[in-house]
Amino acid sequence: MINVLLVEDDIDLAATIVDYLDIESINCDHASNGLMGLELIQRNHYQMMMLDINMPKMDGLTLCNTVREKGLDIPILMLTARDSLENKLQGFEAGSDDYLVKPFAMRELVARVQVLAKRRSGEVKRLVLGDLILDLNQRSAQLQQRTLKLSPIAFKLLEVLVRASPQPMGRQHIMQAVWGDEQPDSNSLKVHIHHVRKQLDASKHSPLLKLETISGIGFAIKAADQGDLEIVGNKNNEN
Amino acid sequence: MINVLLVEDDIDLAATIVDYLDIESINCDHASNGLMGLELIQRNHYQMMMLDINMPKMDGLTLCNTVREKGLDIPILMLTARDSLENKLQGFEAGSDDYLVKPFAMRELVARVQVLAKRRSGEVKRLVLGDLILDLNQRSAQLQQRTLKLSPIAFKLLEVLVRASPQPMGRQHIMQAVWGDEQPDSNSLKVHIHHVRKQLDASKHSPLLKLETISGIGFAIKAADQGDLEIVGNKNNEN
DNA sequence: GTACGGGTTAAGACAGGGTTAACGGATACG
DNA sequence: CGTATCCGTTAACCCTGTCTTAACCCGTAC
Repeated sequence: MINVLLVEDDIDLAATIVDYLDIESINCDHASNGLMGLELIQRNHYQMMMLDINMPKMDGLTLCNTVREKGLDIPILMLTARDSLENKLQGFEAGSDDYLVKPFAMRELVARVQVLAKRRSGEVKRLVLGDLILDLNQRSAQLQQRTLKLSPIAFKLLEVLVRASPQPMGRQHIMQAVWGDEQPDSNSLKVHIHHVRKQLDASKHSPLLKLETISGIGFAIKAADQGDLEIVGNKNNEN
Repeated sequence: MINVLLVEDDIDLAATIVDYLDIESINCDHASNGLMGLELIQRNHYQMMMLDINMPKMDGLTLCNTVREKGLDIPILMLTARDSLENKLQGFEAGSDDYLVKPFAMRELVARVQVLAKRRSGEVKRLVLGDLILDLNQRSAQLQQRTLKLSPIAFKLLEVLVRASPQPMGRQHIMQAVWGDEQPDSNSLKVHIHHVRKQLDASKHSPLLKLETISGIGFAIKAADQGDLEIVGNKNNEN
């Protein structure tokens, strides 16, 4: 189930969008101003978010900037009547991923929402991280030619973490992504993390993959060589 | 350096685009038909690709489909004069990530290219000061390729100081920024400053970074030669 | 000398993560 | 119909990392 957030002060338009997305099996939460949106995005896990620009309390551009400042790189679609080039560039400058001008066709909105949402958590059949291969169709995970033995929840958990890699995910976000709305009220997550770690450590010869704990935040899975690549890239790069 | 591919049969338009991207430090290879594009994409590595739809040999939609079938999930931007809704939906259906209608402003093209290229390649929000890199997304701090071991508070403290650099920050301001309203009533700040200093000094080979004490005022972190804070990230670097 | 600002260090409290085992529900199979 | 197995949740327990606190050090200014 795709889960997205709409931040829009026009209640009628918002209702229309929510309804339309619902038909397409996309669950859409709604906030009517920027502050409320910021609140929701930090508490829940969304695949992407849509932002109106003109809004009371906090406008869309500011919210977009704030979200990026906080280091969240959730895909963002700007949704506004301002169609000048400067406005668009401003939107991209603030860190948005797409820009749709009102009035727009609902079907185009749906298409763009799906694209943005699925890029990170979509229909890609194989996820590769270091020497770990996740085959989503077969629900199989292979680490250095060894097939890991993972329960359904453990597999989902690993999938979620690999998708976010190398970024850490907050506990709440992980819970939401794995269990949805009916979450266990205990330390179940800890146990499953433990199971996943045990499986990853089974092929001990792989210091390549680390499921790290970010204290006070959550967890992150990283391929060891990624960090090095980034630094190397940094030298030649960063124009 | 960003590396992208353009598949377009209109030679003049292609040349214009290549030139324009070059100015923005984006290297752009060019193929004049679908088959050639397929060839190139399989031999080289690109951060994203732009596809014209109307082309001889193999049209853009077919190429897009083919690429997806091969399991390549490189971001694709459709580039075409067909602006009807049906055409757009067809484009998204084929697996593209964005759709830009001709004629378009070059600056908008550049913005969208950068967005598509950077999202995949893990370009994220970073604070850079001298040879220190703070990755807010990963919550990691690297100094000369060594990853610093920082507790949550120590990380926040360092972040606050780096953001203020090279300006000094008063004790009260720091406390407010790190702890908010519930501040410890002891010399806790001193201790955390000490921890941060210890981590910075660990790679002693860096005389580049100094966490200075401004007596009676507070603290300031500075890069030895260049006091300037460089921000790299979602925002397009416009140097 | 002493008062003060800052630096260093260690101890203790505590939260949070890690580990393990047991229970109950579901499913498959005999 | 009963048994075995798997899986997820829960809770109890242990252990590590983190933060605060306080004591002590040093230099300098008065």
